[in-house]
Amino acid sequence: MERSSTTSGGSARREATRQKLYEAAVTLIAEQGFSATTVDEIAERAGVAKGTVYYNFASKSVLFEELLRHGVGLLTASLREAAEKTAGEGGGKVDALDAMIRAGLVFIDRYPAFTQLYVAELWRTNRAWQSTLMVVRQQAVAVVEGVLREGVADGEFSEEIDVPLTAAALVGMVLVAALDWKSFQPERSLDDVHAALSRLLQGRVSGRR
Amino acid sequence: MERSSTTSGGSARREATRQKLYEAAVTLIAEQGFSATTVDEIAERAGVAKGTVYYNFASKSVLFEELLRHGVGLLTASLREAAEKTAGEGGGKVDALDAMIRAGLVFIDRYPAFTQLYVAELWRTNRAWQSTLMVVRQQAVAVVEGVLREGVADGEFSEEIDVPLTAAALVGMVLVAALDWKSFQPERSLDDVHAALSRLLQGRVSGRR
DNA sequence: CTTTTTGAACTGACTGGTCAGTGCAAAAAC
DNA sequence: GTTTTTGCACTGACCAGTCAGTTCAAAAAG
Repeated sequence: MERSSTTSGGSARREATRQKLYEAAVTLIAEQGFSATTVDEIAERAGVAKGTVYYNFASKSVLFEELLRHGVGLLTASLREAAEKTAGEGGGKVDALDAMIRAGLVFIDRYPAFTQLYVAELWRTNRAWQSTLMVVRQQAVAVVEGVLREGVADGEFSEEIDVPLTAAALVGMVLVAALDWKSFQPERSLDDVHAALSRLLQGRVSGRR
Repeated sequence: MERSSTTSGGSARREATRQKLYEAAVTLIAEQGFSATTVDEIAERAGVAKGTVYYNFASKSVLFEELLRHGVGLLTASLREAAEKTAGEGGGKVDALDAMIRAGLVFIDRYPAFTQLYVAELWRTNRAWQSTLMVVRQQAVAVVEGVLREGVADGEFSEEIDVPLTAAALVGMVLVAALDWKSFQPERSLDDVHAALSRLLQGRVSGRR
Protein backbone atom coordinates (compact mmCIF):
# COMPACT_ATOMS: atom_id res chain seq x y z
CA MET A 1 0.00 0.00 0.00
CA GLU A 2 1.32 3.39 -1.00
CA ARG A 3 2.01 6.01 1.56
CA SER A 4 1.45 9.58 0.49
CA SER A 5 4.02 12.36 0.82
CA THR A 6 7.47 11.55 -0.50
CA THR A 7 8.12 12.20 -4.14
CA SER A 8 9.82 8.92 -4.91
CA GLY A 9 7.04 6.39 -4.40
CA GLY A 10 4.15 7.09 -6.74
CA SER A 11 3.37 5.67 -10.13
CA ALA A 12 3.21 8.06 -13.05
CA ARG A 13 -0.55 7.84 -13.05
CA ARG A 14 -0.85 8.66 -9.38
CA GLU A 15 1.56 11.50 -9.75
CA ALA A 16 -0.57 12.96 -12.52
CA THR A 17 -3.68 12.77 -10.34
CA ARG A 18 -1.84 14.44 -7.50
CA GLN A 19 -0.72 17.21 -9.79
CA LYS A 20 -4.28 17.83 -10.94
CA LEU A 21 -5.39 18.02 -7.33
CA TYR A 22 -2.63 20.50 -6.48
CA GLU A 23 -3.64 22.73 -9.34
CA ALA A 24 -7.30 22.63 -8.44
CA ALA A 25 -6.64 23.21 -4.75
CA VAL A 26 -4.19 26.05 -5.21
CA THR A 27 -6.53 28.30 -7.14
CA LEU A 28 -9.58 27.54 -5.02
CA ILE A 29 -7.77 28.08 -1.74
CA ALA A 30 -6.11 31.24 -3.02
CA GLU A 31 -9.50 32.66 -3.90
CA GLN A 32 -11.53 31.54 -0.92
CA GLY A 33 -9.18 30.48 1.81
CA PHE A 34 -8.61 27.01 3.20
CA SER A 35 -11.71 26.64 5.35
CA ALA A 36 -14.09 28.07 2.80
CA THR A 37 -12.89 25.61 0.14
CA THR A 38 -14.59 22.23 0.19
CA VAL A 39 -13.10 18.92 -0.76
CA ASP A 40 -15.99 18.40 -3.16
CA GLU A 41 -15.04 21.58 -5.00
CA ILE A 42 -11.42 20.54 -5.27
CA ALA A 43 -12.37 17.12 -6.60
CA GLU A 44 -14.80 18.60 -9.08
CA ARG A 45 -12.35 21.13 -10.45
CA ALA A 46 -9.67 18.47 -10.74
CA GLY A 47 -12.17 16.29 -12.64
CA VAL A 48 -11.80 13.48 -10.16
CA ALA A 49 -14.04 11.64 -7.70
CA LYS A 50 -14.03 12.66 -4.08
CA GLY A 51 -12.82 9.22 -3.06
CA THR A 52 -9.72 9.78 -5.15
CA VAL A 53 -8.76 12.76 -3.06
CA TYR A 54 -8.80 10.55 0.02
CA TYR A 55 -7.06 7.74 -1.77
CA ASN A 56 -4.17 10.11 -2.51
CA PHE A 57 -4.08 12.27 0.59
CA ALA A 58 -4.85 11.40 4.18
CA SER A 59 -6.92 14.53 4.71
CA LYS A 60 -7.68 18.00 3.41
CA SER A 61 -4.95 19.52 5.62
CA VAL A 62 -2.39 17.02 4.43
CA LEU A 63 -3.20 17.86 0.82
CA PHE A 64 -2.66 21.50 1.68
CA GLU A 65 0.60 20.91 3.52
CA GLU A 66 2.05 18.95 0.65
CA LEU A 67 0.93 21.64 -1.71
CA LEU A 68 2.84 24.19 0.36
CA ARG A 69 5.97 22.10 0.41
CA HIS A 70 5.75 21.46 -3.29
CA GLY A 71 5.33 25.13 -4.18
CA VAL A 72 8.02 26.51 -1.94
CA GLY A 73 10.37 23.84 -3.22
CA LEU A 74 9.97 25.26 -6.71
CA LEU A 75 10.55 28.82 -5.50
CA THR A 76 13.62 27.97 -3.48
CA ALA A 77 15.21 26.08 -6.34
CA SER A 78 14.57 28.99 -8.64
CA LEU A 79 16.09 31.55 -6.27
CA ARG A 80 19.15 29.44 -5.67
CA GLU A 81 19.67 28.93 -9.35
CA ALA A 82 19.45 32.67 -9.99
CA ALA A 83 21.97 33.46 -7.29
CA GLU A 84 24.41 30.81 -8.48
CA LYS A 85 24.21 31.90 -12.06
CA THR A 86 25.33 35.47 -11.35
CA ALA A 87 28.10 34.11 -9.15
CA GLY A 88 29.30 32.04 -12.11
CA GLU A 89 29.26 35.11 -14.29
CA GLY A 90 31.43 36.99 -11.83
CA GLY A 91 28.73 39.46 -10.85
CA GLY A 92 28.68 41.04 -7.41
CA LYS A 93 26.15 40.36 -4.71
CA VAL A 94 23.96 43.23 -5.83
CA ASP A 95 23.65 41.44 -9.14
CA ALA A 96 22.76 38.28 -7.29
CA LEU A 97 20.02 40.10 -5.37
CA ASP A 98 18.77 41.63 -8.56
CA ALA A 99 18.66 38.26 -10.26
CA MET A 100 16.76 36.85 -7.32
CA ILE A 101 14.24 39.66 -7.50
CA ARG A 102 13.69 38.74 -11.11
CA ALA A 103 13.41 35.07 -10.28
CA GLY A 104 10.85 35.95 -7.62
CA LEU A 105 8.85 37.96 -10.11
CA VAL A 106 8.96 35.19 -12.68
CA PHE A 107 7.74 32.74 -10.06
CA ILE A 108 4.87 34.96 -8.98
CA ASP A 109 4.02 35.61 -12.60
CA ARG A 110 3.77 31.90 -13.20
CA TYR A 111 2.13 30.86 -9.94
CA PRO A 112 0.17 33.85 -8.68
CA ALA A 113 -2.38 31.72 -6.88
CA PHE A 114 0.25 29.90 -4.92
CA THR A 115 1.88 33.14 -3.86
CA GLN A 116 -1.44 34.55 -2.75
CA LEU A 117 -2.21 31.54 -0.65
CA TYR A 118 1.24 31.50 0.86
CA VAL A 119 1.05 35.11 1.96
CA ALA A 120 -2.41 34.61 3.36
CA GLU A 121 -1.31 31.75 5.58
CA LEU A 122 2.23 32.63 6.54
CA TRP A 123 1.66 34.79 9.59
CA ARG A 124 -1.28 32.93 11.01
CA THR A 125 -0.80 31.25 14.32
CA ASN A 126 -2.60 28.26 15.81
CA ARG A 127 -3.01 26.36 12.61
CA ALA A 128 -2.36 22.71 11.99
CA TRP A 129 0.30 23.26 9.36
CA GLN A 130 2.13 25.99 11.28
CA SER A 131 5.35 24.01 11.59
CA THR A 132 5.35 23.12 7.91
CA LEU A 133 5.06 26.77 7.08
CA MET A 134 7.95 27.75 9.30
CA VAL A 135 10.25 25.20 7.74
CA VAL A 136 9.24 26.20 4.28
CA ARG A 137 9.55 29.93 4.94
CA GLN A 138 13.01 29.46 6.36
CA GLN A 139 14.11 27.57 3.27
CA ALA A 140 13.21 30.47 1.01
CA VAL A 141 14.40 33.34 3.19
CA ALA A 142 17.66 31.54 3.92
CA VAL A 143 18.68 31.87 0.28
CA VAL A 144 18.38 35.65 0.46
CA GLU A 145 20.07 35.79 3.84
CA GLY A 146 22.92 33.73 2.46
CA VAL A 147 23.61 36.20 -0.31
CA LEU A 148 23.44 39.13 2.10
CA ARG A 149 25.89 37.46 4.47
CA GLU A 150 28.32 36.72 1.68
CA GLY A 151 28.03 40.33 0.58
CA VAL A 152 28.92 41.53 4.06
CA ALA A 153 31.85 39.12 4.21
CA ASP A 154 33.09 40.36 0.83
CA GLY A 155 32.83 43.95 1.97
CA GLU A 156 30.28 44.67 -0.72
CA PHE A 157 27.54 45.36 1.85
CA SER A 158 27.83 47.41 5.02
CA GLU A 159 28.60 45.43 8.14
CA GLU A 160 25.84 47.32 9.85
CA ILE A 161 23.00 45.73 7.94
CA ASP A 162 20.68 43.48 9.83
CA VAL A 163 20.67 40.36 7.72
CA PRO A 164 17.40 38.66 8.73
CA LEU A 165 15.43 41.89 8.77
CA THR A 166 16.83 43.13 5.50
CA ALA A 167 16.11 39.78 3.89
CA ALA A 168 12.52 39.91 5.12
CA ALA A 169 12.15 43.47 3.87
CA LEU A 170 13.48 42.55 0.44
CA VAL A 171 11.17 39.58 0.19
CA GLY A 172 8.28 41.77 1.25
CA MET A 173 9.13 44.39 -1.30
CA VAL A 174 9.02 41.89 -4.12
CA LEU A 175 6.02 40.01 -2.79
CA VAL A 176 3.77 42.98 -2.29
CA ALA A 177 4.84 44.81 -5.42
CA ALA A 178 4.23 41.68 -7.45
CA LEU A 179 0.87 40.88 -5.93
CA ASP A 180 -0.21 44.44 -6.56
CA TRP A 181 1.02 44.17 -10.10
CA LYS A 182 -0.97 41.00 -10.71
CA SER A 183 -4.07 42.22 -8.92
CA PHE A 184 -4.31 45.82 -9.96
CA GLN A 185 -2.28 46.43 -13.08
CA PRO A 186 -1.74 43.08 -14.77
CA GLU A 187 -1.06 44.74 -18.13
CA ARG A 188 2.40 45.85 -16.96
CA SER A 189 5.33 43.84 -18.24
CA LEU A 190 7.61 41.90 -15.98
CA ASP A 191 10.58 43.97 -17.14
CA ASP A 192 8.81 47.11 -16.12
CA VAL A 193 8.16 45.86 -12.63
CA HIS A 194 11.66 44.50 -12.36
CA ALA A 195 13.15 47.84 -13.35
CA ALA A 196 11.17 49.68 -10.69
CA LEU A 197 12.27 47.29 -7.98
CA SER A 198 15.90 47.34 -9.15
CA ARG A 199 15.90 51.08 -8.84
CA LEU A 200 14.58 50.87 -5.32
CA LEU A 201 17.13 48.21 -4.38
CA GLN A 202 20.00 50.31 -5.58
CA GLY A 203 18.81 53.45 -3.83
CA ARG A 204 18.28 55.25 -7.08
CA VAL A 205 14.99 56.68 -5.95
CA SER A 206 16.19 59.87 -4.38
CA GLY A 207 18.34 62.18 -6.45
CA ARG A 208 17.69 63.31 -10.00
CA ARG A 209 18.30 60.84 -12.78
CA MET B 1 -26.93 61.59 27.76
CA GLU B 2 -23.82 60.57 25.95
CA ARG B 3 -23.59 61.56 22.38
CA SER B 4 -20.27 60.76 20.80
CA SER B 5 -18.26 58.63 18.46
CA THR B 6 -18.96 57.87 14.87
CA THR B 7 -21.70 58.73 12.46
CA SER B 8 -25.32 58.06 13.28
CA GLY B 9 -26.83 57.29 16.63
CA GLY B 10 -25.58 54.62 18.94
CA SER B 11 -25.77 54.63 22.67
CA ALA B 12 -22.60 54.52 24.72
CA ARG B 13 -23.54 51.04 25.78
CA ARG B 14 -23.94 49.84 22.24
CA GLU B 15 -20.69 51.41 21.17
CA ALA B 16 -18.88 49.65 24.01
CA THR B 17 -20.35 46.31 22.93
CA ARG B 18 -19.28 46.91 19.35
CA GLN B 19 -15.77 47.70 20.49
CA LYS B 20 -15.58 44.48 22.49
CA LEU B 21 -16.76 42.55 19.44
CA TYR B 22 -14.14 44.17 17.23
CA GLU B 23 -11.40 43.27 19.65
CA ALA B 24 -12.57 39.70 19.99
CA ALA B 25 -13.02 39.26 16.25
CA VAL B 26 -9.71 40.76 15.20
CA THR B 27 -7.54 38.36 17.16
CA LEU B 28 -9.60 35.30 16.38
CA ILE B 29 -9.74 36.02 12.67
CA ALA B 30 -6.05 36.88 12.56
CA GLU B 31 -5.23 33.54 14.12
CA GLN B 32 -7.64 31.29 12.29
CA GLY B 33 -8.97 33.14 9.28
CA PHE B 34 -12.47 34.38 8.62
CA SER B 35 -14.17 31.13 7.72
CA ALA B 36 -12.57 29.12 10.48
CA THR B 37 -13.71 31.58 13.11
CA THR B 38 -17.22 31.01 14.38
CA VAL B 39 -19.62 33.64 15.58
CA ASP B 40 -19.99 31.66 18.80
CA GLU B 41 -16.28 32.03 19.47
CA ILE B 42 -16.37 35.76 18.84
CA ALA B 43 -19.34 36.18 21.15
CA GLU B 44 -17.76 34.07 23.84
CA ARG B 45 -14.47 35.95 23.78
CA ALA B 46 -16.30 39.27 23.85
CA GLY B 47 -18.28 38.03 26.84
CA VAL B 48 -21.56 38.52 25.06
CA ALA B 49 -24.38 36.32 23.81
CA LYS B 50 -24.51 35.25 20.22
CA GLY B 51 -27.72 37.16 19.65
CA THR B 52 -25.94 40.35 20.59
CA VAL B 53 -23.58 39.95 17.67
CA TYR B 54 -26.58 39.87 15.35
CA TYR B 55 -28.24 42.69 17.18
CA ASN B 56 -25.20 44.86 16.47
CA PHE B 57 -24.18 43.62 13.03
CA ALA B 58 -26.25 42.35 10.17
CA SER B 59 -24.00 39.35 9.61
CA LYS B 60 -20.60 37.89 10.25
CA SER B 61 -19.27 39.45 7.02
CA VAL B 62 -20.64 42.85 7.90
CA LEU B 63 -18.94 42.71 11.28
CA PHE B 64 -15.72 41.91 9.45
CA GLU B 65 -16.13 44.67 6.88
CA GLU B 66 -16.72 47.27 9.54
CA LEU B 67 -13.72 46.00 11.41
CA LEU B 68 -11.62 46.47 8.28
CA ARG B 69 -12.84 50.00 7.73
CA HIS B 70 -12.28 50.89 11.34
CA GLY B 71 -8.71 49.57 11.39
CA VAL B 72 -7.56 51.05 8.12
CA GLY B 73 -9.05 54.37 9.17
CA LEU B 74 -6.67 54.40 12.10
CA LEU B 75 -3.68 53.51 9.94
CA THR B 76 -4.41 56.09 7.28
CA ALA B 77 -4.82 58.85 9.83
CA SER B 78 -1.55 57.91 11.42
CA LEU B 79 0.35 57.89 8.12
CA ARG B 80 -1.07 61.21 7.07
CA GLU B 81 -0.18 62.78 10.37
CA ALA B 82 3.39 61.52 10.12
CA ALA B 83 3.82 62.92 6.62
CA GLU B 84 2.36 66.29 7.55
CA LYS B 85 4.48 66.65 10.62
CA THR B 86 7.79 66.36 8.73
CA ALA B 87 6.45 68.78 6.15
CA GLY B 88 5.81 71.27 8.94
CA GLU B 89 9.34 70.77 10.18
CA GLY B 90 10.73 71.55 6.78
CA GLY B 91 12.06 68.05 6.17
CA GLY B 92 12.38 66.66 2.67
CA LYS B 93 10.27 63.91 1.20
CA VAL B 94 12.74 61.25 2.25
CA ASP B 95 12.12 62.37 5.80
CA ALA B 96 8.41 62.11 5.20
CA LEU B 97 8.82 58.54 3.92
CA ASP B 98 10.98 57.70 6.86
CA ALA B 99 8.41 59.10 9.26
CA MET B 100 5.72 57.08 7.55
CA ILE B 101 7.77 53.93 7.87
CA ARG B 102 8.00 54.59 11.56
CA ALA B 103 4.29 55.31 11.80
CA GLY B 104 3.63 52.03 10.01
CA LEU B 105 5.84 50.16 12.44
CA VAL B 106 4.17 51.79 15.44
CA PHE B 107 0.79 50.81 14.06
CA ILE B 108 1.80 47.21 13.47
CA ASP B 109 3.40 47.10 16.90
CA ARG B 110 0.13 48.21 18.44
CA TYR B 111 -2.28 46.25 16.27
CA PRO B 112 -0.41 43.19 15.03
CA ALA B 113 -3.53 41.09 14.74
CA PHE B 114 -5.25 43.59 12.53
CA THR B 115 -2.25 43.79 10.25
CA GLN B 116 -2.08 40.04 9.97
CA LEU B 117 -5.70 39.79 9.03
CA TYR B 118 -5.44 42.59 6.54
CA VAL B 119 -2.54 41.01 4.71
CA ALA B 120 -4.22 37.64 4.71
CA GLU B 121 -7.34 38.98 3.02
CA LEU B 122 -6.03 41.71 0.75
CA TRP B 123 -5.22 39.75 -2.35
CA ARG B 124 -8.07 37.28 -2.24
CA THR B 125 -10.57 37.46 -5.02
CA ASN B 126 -14.21 36.42 -5.09
CA ARG B 127 -15.00 37.44 -1.57
CA ALA B 128 -17.98 39.35 -0.28
CA TRP B 129 -15.96 42.25 1.10
CA GLN B 130 -13.71 42.59 -1.95
CA SER B 131 -14.90 46.10 -2.77
CA THR B 132 -14.49 47.27 0.81
CA LEU B 133 -10.93 46.04 0.74
CA MET B 134 -10.12 47.84 -2.47
CA VAL B 135 -11.39 51.14 -1.15
CA VAL B 136 -9.58 50.74 2.09
CA ARG B 137 -6.33 49.67 0.47
CA GLN B 138 -6.40 52.64 -1.84
CA GLN B 139 -6.86 55.01 1.08
CA ALA B 140 -3.68 53.81 2.72
CA VAL B 141 -1.50 53.45 -0.36
CA ALA B 142 -2.62 56.82 -1.67
CA VAL B 143 -0.89 58.55 1.22
CA VAL B 144 2.44 57.00 0.22
CA GLU B 145 1.84 57.68 -3.46
CA GLY B 146 1.08 61.29 -2.63
CA VAL B 147 4.41 61.81 -0.94
CA LEU B 148 6.25 60.12 -3.81
CA ARG B 149 4.52 62.30 -6.37
CA GLU B 150 5.33 65.46 -4.45
CA GLY B 151 8.90 64.31 -4.23
CA VAL B 152 9.07 63.87 -7.98
CA ALA B 153 7.50 67.30 -8.50
CA ASP B 154 10.06 68.85 -6.15
CA GLY B 155 12.88 67.17 -7.98
CA GLU B 156 13.84 65.27 -4.86
CA PHE B 157 13.00 61.94 -6.45
CA SER B 158 13.89 60.77 -9.93
CA GLU B 159 11.25 61.33 -12.55
CA GLU B 160 11.76 57.78 -13.65
CA ILE B 161 10.26 56.19 -10.59
CA ASP B 162 7.03 54.31 -11.00
CA VAL B 163 4.87 55.84 -8.31
CA PRO B 164 2.23 53.13 -7.73
CA LEU B 165 4.71 50.30 -7.91
CA THR B 166 7.25 51.97 -5.69
CA ALA B 167 4.56 52.78 -3.17
CA ALA B 168 3.44 49.17 -3.15
CA ALA B 169 7.01 47.99 -2.74
CA LEU B 170 7.62 50.34 0.18
CA VAL B 171 4.43 49.26 1.88
CA GLY B 172 5.43 45.65 1.34
CA MET B 173 8.87 46.22 2.74
CA VAL B 174 7.48 47.61 5.97
CA LEU B 175 4.62 45.14 6.20
CA VAL B 176 6.67 42.00 5.75
CA ALA B 177 9.61 43.17 7.81
CA ALA B 178 7.29 44.12 10.64
CA LEU B 179 5.27 40.92 10.55
CA ASP B 180 8.48 38.94 10.59
CA TRP B 181 9.71 41.02 13.47
CA LYS B 182 6.54 40.36 15.48
CA SER B 183 6.36 36.69 14.56
CA PHE B 184 9.93 35.59 14.71
CA GLN B 185 12.02 38.03 16.74
CA PRO B 186 9.62 39.99 18.94
CA GLU B 187 12.41 40.90 21.35
CA ARG B 188 13.83 43.43 18.88
CA SER B 189 13.11 47.08 19.56
CA LEU B 190 11.10 49.23 17.22
CA ASP B 191 14.07 51.58 16.78
CA ASP B 192 16.19 48.69 15.69
CA VAL B 193 13.74 47.65 13.03
CA HIS B 194 13.21 51.21 11.95
CA ALA B 195 16.95 51.74 11.56
CA ALA B 196 17.28 48.68 9.35
CA LEU B 197 14.46 49.79 7.08
CA SER B 198 15.73 53.38 6.93
CA ARG B 199 19.05 52.10 5.74
CA LEU B 200 17.40 50.09 3.02
CA LEU B 201 15.24 53.05 1.97
CA GLN B 202 18.22 55.28 1.59
CA GLY B 203 20.22 52.77 -0.37
CA ARG B 204 22.84 52.53 2.32
CA VAL B 205 23.03 48.79 2.04
CA SER B 206 25.77 48.41 -0.49
CA GLY B 207 29.11 50.02 0.23
CA ARG B 208 31.05 49.94 3.50
CA ARG B 209 29.73 52.08 6.27
C1' DC C 1 -42.01 60.31 45.64
C1' DT C 2 -43.94 55.93 43.85
C1' DT C 3 -45.77 53.17 40.29
C1' DT C 4 -46.32 51.95 35.58
C1' DT C 5 -44.94 51.80 30.89
C1' DT C 6 -41.79 51.72 27.21
C1' DG C 7 -38.27 50.18 24.22
C1' DA C 8 -33.47 49.49 23.27
C1' DA C 9 -30.23 46.02 24.32
C1' DC C 10 -29.37 41.53 25.17
C1' DT C 11 -30.01 36.35 25.69
C1' DG C 12 -29.53 31.42 24.38
C1' DA C 13 -32.06 27.40 22.74
C1' DC C 14 -33.24 25.99 18.35
C1' DT C 15 -33.29 25.13 13.15
C1' DG C 16 -31.95 24.08 8.64
C1' DG C 17 -28.17 23.39 6.15
C1' DT C 18 -23.31 22.22 5.13
C1' DC C 19 -19.27 19.54 4.98
C1' DA C 20 -15.18 16.36 6.21
C1' DG C 21 -14.53 12.00 6.13
C1' DT C 22 -16.17 6.82 5.53
C1' DG C 23 -17.47 2.45 3.25
C1' DC C 24 -17.71 -0.34 -0.41
C1' DA C 25 -18.66 -2.70 -4.72
C1' DA C 26 -17.66 -2.33 -9.33
C1' DA C 27 -15.04 -0.53 -13.20
C1' DA C 28 -10.84 0.99 -15.40
C1' DA C 29 -6.04 1.20 -15.93
C1' DC C 30 -1.73 -0.82 -15.71
C1' DG D 1 -3.58 -9.90 -10.69
C1' DT D 2 -2.80 -5.58 -8.65
C1' DT D 3 -3.33 -0.70 -8.23
C1' DT D 4 -6.03 3.12 -8.84
C1' DT D 5 -10.22 5.42 -9.65
C1' DT D 6 -15.20 5.89 -9.50
C1' DG D 7 -19.83 6.85 -7.77
C1' DC D 8 -22.71 7.38 -4.30
C1' DA D 9 -25.01 6.83 -0.08
C1' DC D 10 -24.30 7.84 4.64
C1' DT D 11 -22.95 9.88 9.24
C1' DG D 12 -21.95 12.90 12.81
C1' DA D 13 -20.24 17.22 13.94
C1' DC D 14 -20.54 21.86 13.40
C1' DC D 15 -22.33 26.45 12.46
C1' DA D 16 -24.76 30.91 10.63
C1' DG D 17 -28.59 32.99 11.51
C1' DT D 18 -33.41 33.31 13.96
C1' DC D 19 -36.72 34.41 17.40
C1' DA D 20 -39.53 34.42 21.52
C1' DG D 21 -38.55 35.95 25.70
C1' DT D 22 -35.83 38.72 29.53
C1' DT D 23 -33.61 42.77 31.59
C1' DC D 24 -33.43 47.30 33.14
C1' DA D 25 -32.97 52.24 33.11
C1' DA D 26 -35.27 56.11 32.18
C1' DA D 27 -39.55 58.51 30.87
C1' DA D 28 -44.48 59.17 31.84
C1' DA D 29 -48.26 58.95 34.83
C1' DG D 30 -50.32 59.17 39.18
